[in-house]
Formats: sequence, structure tokens, C-alpha cells
Amino acid sequence: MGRRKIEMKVVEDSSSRQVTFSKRRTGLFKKANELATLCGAEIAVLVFSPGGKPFSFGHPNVESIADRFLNQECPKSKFRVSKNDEKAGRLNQQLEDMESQLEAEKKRGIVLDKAVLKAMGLPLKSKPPSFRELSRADLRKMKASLEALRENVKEKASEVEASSSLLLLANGRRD
Amino acid sequence: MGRRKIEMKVVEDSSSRQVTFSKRRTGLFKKANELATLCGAEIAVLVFSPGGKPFSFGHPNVESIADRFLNQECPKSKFRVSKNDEKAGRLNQQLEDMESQLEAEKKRGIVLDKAVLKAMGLPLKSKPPSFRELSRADLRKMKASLEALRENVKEKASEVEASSSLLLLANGRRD
DNA sequence: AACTATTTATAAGA
DNA sequence: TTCTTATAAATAGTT
Repeated sequence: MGRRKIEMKVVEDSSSRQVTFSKRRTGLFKKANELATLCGAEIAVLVFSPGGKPFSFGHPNVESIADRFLNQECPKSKFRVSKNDEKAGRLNQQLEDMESQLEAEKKRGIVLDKAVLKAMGLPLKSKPPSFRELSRADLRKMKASLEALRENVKEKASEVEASSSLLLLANGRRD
Repeated sequence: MGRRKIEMKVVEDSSSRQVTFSKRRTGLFKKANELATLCGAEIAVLVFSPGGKPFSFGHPNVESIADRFLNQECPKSKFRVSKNDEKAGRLNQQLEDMESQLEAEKKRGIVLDKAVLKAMGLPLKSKPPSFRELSRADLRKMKASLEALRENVKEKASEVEASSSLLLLANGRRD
């Protein structure tokens, strides 16, 4: 869909192929997100680049959907996931997703610093605690906070655009 | 992409939603197929309709890809790992992913900016800390705050309610 | 299922 | 590489 129609065969030029892969992968994920949003469907998209690098999109998340699919489609398949380390793997996966989003936000110019962490009720320590020590408890705590917040917000939804809402928040907070 | 632009929210009318689901699911699978064909990528798309009916597209097949994805190991040390680390590449690729998705979201009019920080009652620092210096726990917390804010955006919350919620979150959390 | 009027996605180009 | 732009595609509302 561009300046020209292209043949549906592998793009020979390595560089062009990389660009195409990146663009189309983004587009595919966007489409998946729209389908999930518009229809309330649950979707997981898993992609392995020619180089073997994994990419994924999931609504609400990849793991539950992929797991659900595998278990229902082939209950007694040879493709059995080793359950023993599954939980740790998923947790790590979630972490990566979060980190990814944060990095994205940062690039967009949305700056969050340690002050935010403090505001969220979790003061930084000179020595950051290990992942295993705080992950579950923190996740649970933050989740609870978010649920509460979400509920408050939903109760009084209006037509106000978020951007202006946020700006108002900034002003109301006394500049 | 049709006679009119539609809001990115769940299609209320059941019949229309069904049609939309069917059309877009087809389109999504087509896009996935094109990506696989043009770039030689391996792709699996798993979809559960609102009614729970499973649909899938896989190149070369769903099972191997889903299984492979669920079983991947995840790096768990530094945020950014050296390039020669295979797993690091994967993480960094995911970062790019999320950046793209967030960029798309931004273009749709969902905007979060520095006002957010002020809204949370905290002054911006001239120079945000490097992500390399933050622990995974830190990143998680920051991500959580972003999610909360993003939810506000999506829900188009009222100014007052959002304001009080956020301020509550900013000031009330002590646990 | 077809059919358009439009909106999107995106192949090239800057 | 990031941003534009000309076109190809996808698709919302209709028939």
C-alpha cells in the first residue's frame, strides 16, 4: 500500500526487508489491538523475525491466550509446555513488557523520575531491592491501587479529553 | 476505513460487532500472511471471539510458534544487555515494539505529558535518571502509574474525579 | 455478499 | 533514520 503495488513474495533486499518487517509488524499489532478493542475479543500475535527474534502483542496478554489455545486445541499434544518454570517465565515476560512500555514513554518525552515512585508510596532505596524480593508484593499492591483508581474514574466518566484533564490536574496542583 | 471514521471502543450493536469482528479478523489474518510471506517471518495469530470461539492463523503453524514462545527463557539482569547477548536482542526488539504501539496510540489523540508529573504533585527534574540506573522494581512502579493515567485517558474521566483520584494516589499511598 | 466512499496502511522518497 | 507523500488496501455504512 504505497507508491507501488508489490509482489507477494519475499523481499530480496535485506535492508528493505527489514524496513518492511518493522513497518508491517507495527501495523499488524495495531490491527490486532483494534480488533480486540472494537469487538472485545482476546488476541495474541506471536512473531519470530527471520533472525529468530520474538515479538508479540497480546490482549489482555499473550501468555494466557497462547496457553489457553494450546490446551484446548491439542490437550494431549506432544507440544507440552514444561509447567515447572512457567510461572517464573511469565513473570519475567510481564516485566519485559513493562520495561518496554516505559522505554517507549521515555522516548516520547514523557518523563517519569524517582519522584513519581515516591508519590506512588514506594520510596527508592539507595540499593534497589532485587526483583524477586519485591516483585509479587509490589505488583499486587500497584494493581490494587490501579483498580481503585480505575473504579473512581469510571464512576464519573465525561466527555472531557484526557489531555485537557491532565493539564487541569497540573494546574490544580498549584504551579 | 470506510464511509466514516469510527470510535475505537467496543461496537455496541451486537450484529454490527459480529460483522466487524468477521471482517477485521479476515483482514488481520491476511496481514499476518503478507508479513510472513514478504519477510519470511514465522507468525501465529490466536483469536478468541467474545463468545469464546477460537480462530487462528499460523505460518508455518500455530502450535510450534506458540509453544516456542511460551518456553522462551527471559533475561533478568540488566535493563539493557550487551548486544552480543542473544536474549538481549530479544528484549530490545520488544522495546521497539512497544514504542511503535505507543506512538500509534499517541497519534490517535491519547496524550500523556509532563503535566502528569505535576498532577501527581511532583516537580520535574531537569534531568531524569538513566534507565540503566533503575531497578526492575522501579520500572514496574513507574509502569503502573503510567497505566493508571492511560486508563484515565481512555475512560475520558471527568476532570474533578480524575483529579481527586490522582491526587489521592499521589498523596495517600503509604503502604 | 456486493458495493463505494473514506479512512488507513504503507512503499518510496526526502 | 525519521518524516513526507503518493497509492494501494482495508473497511464502515449501504444496497
